[in-house]
Amino acid sequence: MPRQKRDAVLTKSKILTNAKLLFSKQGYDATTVDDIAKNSDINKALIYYYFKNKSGLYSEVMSGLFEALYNDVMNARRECNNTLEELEIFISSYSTYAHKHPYLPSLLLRELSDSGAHLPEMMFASMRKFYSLLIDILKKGEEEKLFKKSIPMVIHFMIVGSLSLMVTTKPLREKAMILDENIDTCNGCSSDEIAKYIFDNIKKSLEVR
Amino acid sequence: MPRQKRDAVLTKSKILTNAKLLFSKQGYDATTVDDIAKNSDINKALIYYYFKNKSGLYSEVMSGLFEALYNDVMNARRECNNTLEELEIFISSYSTYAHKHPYLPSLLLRELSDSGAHLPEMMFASMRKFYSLLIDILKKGEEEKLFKKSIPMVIHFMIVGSLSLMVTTKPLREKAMILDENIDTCNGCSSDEIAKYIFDNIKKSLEVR
Amino acid sequence: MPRQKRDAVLTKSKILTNAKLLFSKQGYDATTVDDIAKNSDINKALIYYYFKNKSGLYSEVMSGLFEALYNDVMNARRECNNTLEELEIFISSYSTYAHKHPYLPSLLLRELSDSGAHLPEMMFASMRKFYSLLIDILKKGEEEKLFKKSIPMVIHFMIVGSLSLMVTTKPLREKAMILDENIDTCNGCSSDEIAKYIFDNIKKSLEVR
Amino acid sequence: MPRQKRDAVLTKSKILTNAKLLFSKQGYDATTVDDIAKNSDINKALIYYYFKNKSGLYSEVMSGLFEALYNDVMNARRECNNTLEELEIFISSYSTYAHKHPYLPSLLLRELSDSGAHLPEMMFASMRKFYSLLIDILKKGEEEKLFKKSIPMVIHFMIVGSLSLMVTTKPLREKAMILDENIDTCNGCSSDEIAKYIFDNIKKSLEVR
DNA sequence: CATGAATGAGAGTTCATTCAT
DNA sequence: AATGAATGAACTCTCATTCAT
Repeated sequence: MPRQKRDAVLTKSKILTNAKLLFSKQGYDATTVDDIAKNSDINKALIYYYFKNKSGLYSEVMSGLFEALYNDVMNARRECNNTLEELEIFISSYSTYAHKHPYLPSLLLRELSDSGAHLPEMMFASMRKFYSLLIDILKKGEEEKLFKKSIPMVIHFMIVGSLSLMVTTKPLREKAMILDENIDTCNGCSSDEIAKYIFDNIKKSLEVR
Repeated sequence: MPRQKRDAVLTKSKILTNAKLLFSKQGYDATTVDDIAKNSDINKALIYYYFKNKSGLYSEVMSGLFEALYNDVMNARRECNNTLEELEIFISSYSTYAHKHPYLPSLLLRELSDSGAHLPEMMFASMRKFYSLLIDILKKGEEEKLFKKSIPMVIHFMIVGSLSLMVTTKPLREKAMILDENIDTCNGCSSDEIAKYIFDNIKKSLEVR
Repeated sequence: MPRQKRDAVLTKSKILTNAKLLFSKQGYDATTVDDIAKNSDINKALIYYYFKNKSGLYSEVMSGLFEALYNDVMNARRECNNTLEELEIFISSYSTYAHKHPYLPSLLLRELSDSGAHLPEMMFASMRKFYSLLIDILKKGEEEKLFKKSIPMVIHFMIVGSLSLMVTTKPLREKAMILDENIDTCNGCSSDEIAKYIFDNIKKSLEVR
Repeated sequence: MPRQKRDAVLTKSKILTNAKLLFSKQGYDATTVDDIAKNSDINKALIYYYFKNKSGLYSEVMSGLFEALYNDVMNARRECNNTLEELEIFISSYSTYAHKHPYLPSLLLRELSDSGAHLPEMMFASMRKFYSLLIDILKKGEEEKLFKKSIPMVIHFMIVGSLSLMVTTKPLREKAMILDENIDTCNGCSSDEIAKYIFDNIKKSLEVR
């Protein structure tokens, strides 16, 4: 497998990787196409050769992330025996994914915080698809008299919001703790702990007692 | 002489008001100093006369927002009779404030999504102060054997995250509903309903049964 | 009259002058905003401060030229005693103007040769206004049984086309003569001669004999 | 082997055809090499394989056009019985050619409007050759006491200018008519009508009465 | 206190052209 | 003969910021 000088696949993935990194670190506007090109060690025009434009590149980055997340959740779900477990898996898969690819929560929060200003249709669809998963689980639980009637959108945001914030604020929370020892920012918490704790809370909220 | 002074105050506040509005509606990057000047009906250079620069103006806007929020919560808290009520008030005050000033949640999520890269110290302090309020309530509840031991940071993000997302995603949720009727995005929910629902959920999570 | 450093009127006219020059010499596309800025000895951004954009600048340049031409013709026309004279004046005014401001014929031909691709509405109106003048003259001549029925558009192009081409091709015609002495390119013809000759020809075409 | 050769010829002509089309429709600057490649259904680099560069391609296109025009006129001329007819044929051939290949007048005016800045020698020669035809006719007519002494260059431009402008401004004239019904732009005139009318006018200008 | 004029740096994008295969 | 990948230079336009009055 001779790694050629001109390897389209490699080049394109280099661009995507660096774009993902920079977009999530600095946001859409603050990231320049020049930045991405320089980091990828390629000519700027190549980006326009492979992608329609900056927003097209962004779109592909985001869709890629959501697609992978969706697949992760779906795969994990296959091994579930009951609805409660499905809920747990939903939460823990997102947590695992978000910790492994911290770009996602960052980009997600950013995008949601300005009402999807840069949100291309494709990505919008991915997000809806992911949310549908939770709706399914909640509905199933209701039908099984396991969960009481809930507001899925809020549940979704309680889960995704808290997990995402825990990931993106990690450095900030460390800093806060240094400044004031009395403030507990759950600094040492592991991703599993957090996911478990959130699941427990959500379970209590939903359970028919 | 006193006239000029009064004008100055007025001008400065006009700038701050419009900056707040535009920053929240469009985000930091997408808002230009020209925009703010035009909306404030003043000359662009004046902004540099009153504020160090764009990011200085942004800081002042943010600090003002957090200060007001903090005051709102503190005022409401005074009329509480017990800890549970305090928790309810904490949640509902934030909700009310966030719905009334939708810039705050938007700015908050944005800042938190990149670990507060642009977060000025002043603002950082305001946020910590606000979080301390919740820590107090939770601790008090624990001591009263009302609440079980919790992870305050996560509780905080479950509350603030979900409320903030509900506010910032409003247009997005409407759009999603139009595209796919089967997806319930809690489109018609009132701010009070949402706050109440979140409080109920958090209560169930914390309660010692 | 102290010539100030920051004289808006002067700056704007400097820009317009240089734009006129460059647009006519190189055409719209080949002329860069940088060129104009450099030639005008000002910062590029100033052009966008005074004009909406490149095409807006172009528009103002063209309108200015046509407006001046129109005024010239109208003024000269006032001293006419009869329709034939009016026709003569129409031709000679255009000739004079075109020789004095060689940008006009050049820009005109260029614009007409690509069906007004860059032709903004305003300029389009100016051209129509100018053409209306000829229509008037021809109609009047017809009513006076002086001219026979004609096709004004063609007459217009015979006049304006030939005059414009004589102006814009001057260097080319010189070159052609040097290369081949046997080819007469009317090299030494004065602008008055040319105008007179064209008038004579058109007159013969129109006259009722 | 012969197959390849045939392909090469075909490919080259495909490029030339599409280049001609696009250059005339959009002008030199607005036409990209990419455009030409895409329309010709070949790889962009091939254009550089067959032609020196964009401007070289342009030259070849132009020369081809003039050569064909020249041949058309020469062929038509063969069937003429007298000088007046020759003049008529000169005009009508150009008209026919220009209407059939509307790129020619467009390119011609463009080139002449900036004194042939990009005009390659080859094309320059073609133009001179074409003009020589008219000179011949006029001289012959003079010798036959049919025409009076004229200024051939101006006659040439009256003919070629008006015809070319009638062709290139067709869309523009339609638009003008829609905007203002009172302005007659000879919208419905056929190419033959126009040629005939111009011939009549020129005849009157030249005739010895 | 307030303004219009001016600037420099840089952003996104396009395009003619060349390289490697 | 033909192609996809790659490049560099340039172009239009924007914007935070400062100057002169």
